[in-house]
Amino acid sequence: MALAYDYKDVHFLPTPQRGGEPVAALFRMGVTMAFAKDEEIYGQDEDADLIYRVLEGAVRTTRVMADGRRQIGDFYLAGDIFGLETGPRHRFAAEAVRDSVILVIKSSALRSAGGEVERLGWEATRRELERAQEHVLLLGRKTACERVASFLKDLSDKSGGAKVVDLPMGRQDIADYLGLTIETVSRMLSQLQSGRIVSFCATRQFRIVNPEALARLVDQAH
Amino acid sequence: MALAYDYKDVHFLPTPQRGGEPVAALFRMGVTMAFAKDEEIYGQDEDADLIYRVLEGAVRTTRVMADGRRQIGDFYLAGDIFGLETGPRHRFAAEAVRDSVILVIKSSALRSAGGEVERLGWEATRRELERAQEHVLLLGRKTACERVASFLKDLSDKSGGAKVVDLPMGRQDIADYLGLTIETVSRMLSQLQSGRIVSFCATRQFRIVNPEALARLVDQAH
DNA sequence: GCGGGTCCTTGATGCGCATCAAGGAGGCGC
DNA sequence: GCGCCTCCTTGATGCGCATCAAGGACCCGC
Repeated sequence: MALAYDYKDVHFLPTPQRGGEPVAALFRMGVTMAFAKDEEIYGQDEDADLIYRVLEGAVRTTRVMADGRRQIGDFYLAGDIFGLETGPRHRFAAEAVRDSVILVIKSSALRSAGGEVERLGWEATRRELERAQEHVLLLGRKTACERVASFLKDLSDKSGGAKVVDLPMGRQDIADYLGLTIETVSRMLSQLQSGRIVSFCATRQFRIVNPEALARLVDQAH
Repeated sequence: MALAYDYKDVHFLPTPQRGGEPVAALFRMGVTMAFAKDEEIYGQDEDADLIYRVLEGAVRTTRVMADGRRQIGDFYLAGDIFGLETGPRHRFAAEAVRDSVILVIKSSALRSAGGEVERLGWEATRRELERAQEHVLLLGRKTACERVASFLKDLSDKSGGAKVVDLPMGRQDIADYLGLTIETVSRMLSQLQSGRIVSFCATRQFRIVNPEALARLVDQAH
């Protein structure tokens, strides 16, 4: 998990060669930046003229209410694109969940790049919207247990079917994503574990023991 | 509230002339359709190759879980565009909240129409995403009272500052949008009224009596 | 190893909203 | 008007999750 770059000194580096995937062209024009754990990548209400891609680490988008209540919009892991989730200004801030390396490009460059690239931006926005809609269903109509189960399954799916999945974020972040408290998240995790549905080998690493039972908790949604 | 068209007989009509606004070009190619109250416009998991615009009436997007729990994604009033909120398939169904007239066009036509029109589709998707994110904050971190207050203010803002705002939807729809029960919605409305913040002249018509107090309930969010 | 920090878990209690239940208001056909 | 339906409101009770509180696990520097 050690960083390849020290973010204090080396904020601007040549873009690594990552050709071959369809978004490659889009990101040839960017620069890489490193961010320390909990460092802000952009702020709430800042101009939204850049878009971002996680190269290493993990990112959360957050919105804080006047009295301190916090909601996390989404998490982004290596390969994910973020920052285009808004109009002219960001509605959520973005922060590094842990030390991370981020590729940054001007979205105006993207808009003027023409057909193919522009369509990729739209597609990414649609995926964001789809995730936000799943999130709405989760927050509006799922129980605490279902929310935590959905979260673990989602993370597992993202990890491409790895046996052992690790949680890049702490319990408080999970709670603020799921609209719960840290204590409830902890209790539900214990409950899922004692029900032999998942198993934690470490605080931030788990395996899915009973995929069917997990799916049953999640897929109450048609 | 009477419909100009009978949906049984006249599903396809020439597109009305609505030039002058920027989306006009986009919608010249569509056809209009009429839908009765509670009629389905498209279903959950159907192909998403059309996009829609409300000409008259109101529309809700809904998602129903296996055990009947229902979440409303959003409401759309006259002038609003909907149906592009997804990938290849719709994640939510769309239904007429009351008798409505809808303009329908092929989204493939939109995609191949080139630069300007395509950008409009992207912009609309971004607005959808922005609303979904507000919805996430509301569902994740707001109290019942704040949710209802936010809903009324949002509706009032949409009505372009009209003195008297009407609610096209029933209490159950509001509840399913706000992640509450119908009883709680009703109680919060009564509470807001007895607190002299809003005033209901009819079950489905209200005025904002104390805009500052309403804003205070809503804008706890920075 | 040891101290002190952060993060996490577990238990006890309370509150906000759901649930259960009943009655009121408005709309529509006749 | 009158009956009947659907929709809405209000009250009583209960439960799920929040809150309050304490202690345990892990990590890091030394």
